[in-house]
Amino acid sequence: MTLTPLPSAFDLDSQTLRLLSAVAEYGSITRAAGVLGFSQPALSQQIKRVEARIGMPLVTRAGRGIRLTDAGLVIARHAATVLAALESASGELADLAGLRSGQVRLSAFPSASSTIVPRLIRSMGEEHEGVRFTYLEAEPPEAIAAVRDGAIDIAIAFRHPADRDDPFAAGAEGLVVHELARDELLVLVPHGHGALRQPPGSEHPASSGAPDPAPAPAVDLADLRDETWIAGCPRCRAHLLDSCARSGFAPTIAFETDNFVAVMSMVAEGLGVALLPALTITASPLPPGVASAPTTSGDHRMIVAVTRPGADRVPAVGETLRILRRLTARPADAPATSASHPRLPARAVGPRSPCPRLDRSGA
Amino acid sequence: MTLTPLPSAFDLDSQTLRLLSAVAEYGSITRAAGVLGFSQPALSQQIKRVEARIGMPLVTRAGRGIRLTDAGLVIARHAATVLAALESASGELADLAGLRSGQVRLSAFPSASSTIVPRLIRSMGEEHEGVRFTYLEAEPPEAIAAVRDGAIDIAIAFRHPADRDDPFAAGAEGLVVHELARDELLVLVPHGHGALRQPPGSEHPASSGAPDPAPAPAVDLADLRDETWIAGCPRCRAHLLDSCARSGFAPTIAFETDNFVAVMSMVAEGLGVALLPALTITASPLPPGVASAPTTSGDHRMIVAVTRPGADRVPAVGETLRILRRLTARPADAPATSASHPRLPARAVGPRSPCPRLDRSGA
DNA sequence: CGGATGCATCACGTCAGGTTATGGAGAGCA
DNA sequence: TGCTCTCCATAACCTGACGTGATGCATCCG
Repeated sequence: MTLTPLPSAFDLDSQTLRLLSAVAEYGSITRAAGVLGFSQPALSQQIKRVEARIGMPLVTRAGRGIRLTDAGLVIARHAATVLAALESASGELADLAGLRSGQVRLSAFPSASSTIVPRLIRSMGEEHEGVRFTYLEAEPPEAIAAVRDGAIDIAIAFRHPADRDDPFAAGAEGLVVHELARDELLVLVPHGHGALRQPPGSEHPASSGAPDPAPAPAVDLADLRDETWIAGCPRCRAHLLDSCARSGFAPTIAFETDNFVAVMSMVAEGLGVALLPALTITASPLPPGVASAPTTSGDHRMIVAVTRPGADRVPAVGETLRILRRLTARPADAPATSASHPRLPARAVGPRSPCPRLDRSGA
Repeated sequence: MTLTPLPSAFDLDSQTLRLLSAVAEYGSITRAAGVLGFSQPALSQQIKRVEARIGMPLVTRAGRGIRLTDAGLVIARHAATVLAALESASGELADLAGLRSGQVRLSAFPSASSTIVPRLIRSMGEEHEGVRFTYLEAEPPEAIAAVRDGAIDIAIAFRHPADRDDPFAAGAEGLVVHELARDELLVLVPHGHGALRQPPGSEHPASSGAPDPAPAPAVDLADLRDETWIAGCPRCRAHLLDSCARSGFAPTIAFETDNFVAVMSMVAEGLGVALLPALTITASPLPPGVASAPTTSGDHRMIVAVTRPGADRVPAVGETLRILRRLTARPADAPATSASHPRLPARAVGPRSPCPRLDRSGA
């Protein structure tokens, strides 16, 4: 003969434990309510509601005050455990918010691997020791796909603003693109090449956000129309064709490689000329015998960070983006000079063979 | 430069943990919502609310589904601890509700100590092994005071229904009085006393809920007006005076003692006659040479249980009251006989000196 | 290229849970 | 004994948290 209704689930919640614990500690509903920050009736009827739910009294009046029943004591006794665990979780959340922990999954294209990325990670490490990074080198299309499906938090990528139908735009649909810096496209020619001796009146690009280790008078691409060209990876090749087209010619491309060090070497050997982003030259110094110069038409690409919308609300990710912007911003609004940026620590990240992965974007 | 708002308290609650835990486990808001028993939008916006409160995202979209962020993982990870503790508390509450644990603080007057109380505790022990008892022998006024200030859950007491201004009524103000049984007041006289030979037509009290080990023809108190009386404790003495007054005389009281065994011995020694509740005779058998008989006026006291209002909602207390009623009820509506009640186990509880405490109630 | 799946958003209703005001019981004190 | 202070219970009321169903959009799949 079971006379008890035996409610299948005594749905307790942390709030209930908090209340009972306070009542147990302070021995009075009024004082507990005060400590917990609300009025006495609130606590009083809250307790009454819980009693109704679990079907037994939690407190009984004793003289002017109250006493916890067995059930009330059970609840109060477990409160410590539960509240400690919640406190612990809270603490970890505070660590995340305070950048004392957290993780950022980063991806960037090859020439950023040895320039922007190590600087970024070092800066974050100096300011926020607890934040960990994972890094995956990947070409922009893959990196953006990884962001899209949540495998990567921040993709450092680039796009060619002149491109009409930028494959980038389609890939980044629904994602947030943070513009970081211009990266000038520099002509690479053998030292003493005739194109370098331009009339000095030729305009220099007004701004050069990306590292610009070899300031030189700008070169008109059209002067190189008859050269043999060395092209980079498929997307780079497309950009080359585009730039040349806007200068009115179609380049003769004799070599293609996605290894920009190889491109430089080829130029040094006199096999042809090339158009490389300034960042690649920052990443790997020009070999002797090769000179670089911006173009008169200001060819450049934009270096961007791509994230999911709202990703910057993850503290570690938001802070990483902030530092990333700071590192790639030109100081104040001073004109770009070779001193615009601190020297990159040479090869702080072990270099990997550039473009090790398939570029699936149609070129 | 702290850019994070660092909300001082990430007020988590168990519900949040439950939700995130389910989402982590099932990998999908929709499925988690299904398991938790509500709709997908409910869970979706609940998560959103928590995110707003703690200031960082807990989930991010990943393809068609979602992924937990670091913060979300932190919360989900702590869920096990918290939910286990809640489950444990729940289990203990279920034990209390299922009478597998719990405690009843009991108090009763002396002659119940060796009659009702041991039977009660034994019965509870047989049916509900986990329930523990504490027992304090006390006269009704003290016992009721103890109930009032929460030191005792159930006081087994008695009252004299004939009393006009029963001090009991005042003391039990605001408490619940459960009537348990009539306890006949029996006249104690030496064997062969003339009053015992009454005309057989004298009426016998219709009901005799309390133990009645020696059925005998009723005696008219008035026949004992010239006897020397032995009175009990102050309250018992008051009841004696009252009963005699209603029979039209004032008794000559030669001895007073709150020790009912002593009263019996005195009667056996021929020092006088007495009026004792039947229960005292059940508690301690009449010595040889003493006879007992009910009165023609049906003098009795009521044995009652007194609790705080709502105390029966404490499962162990409620069940104790239930068993107490069962033990003291006369079977069905059969007329009272000497076989009405099971024999009491003799002295299952070590006897204590009766009335060891001051009776503070004015008599 | 539909169809199925999963999340987000909207509009809306309900009730849990807060507030203030007030009443009654117990304890301390004159 | 009676006054007063303290503490809890209750009532009336209001707000917002949180549920629902309907709907839209993105993604994955055959």
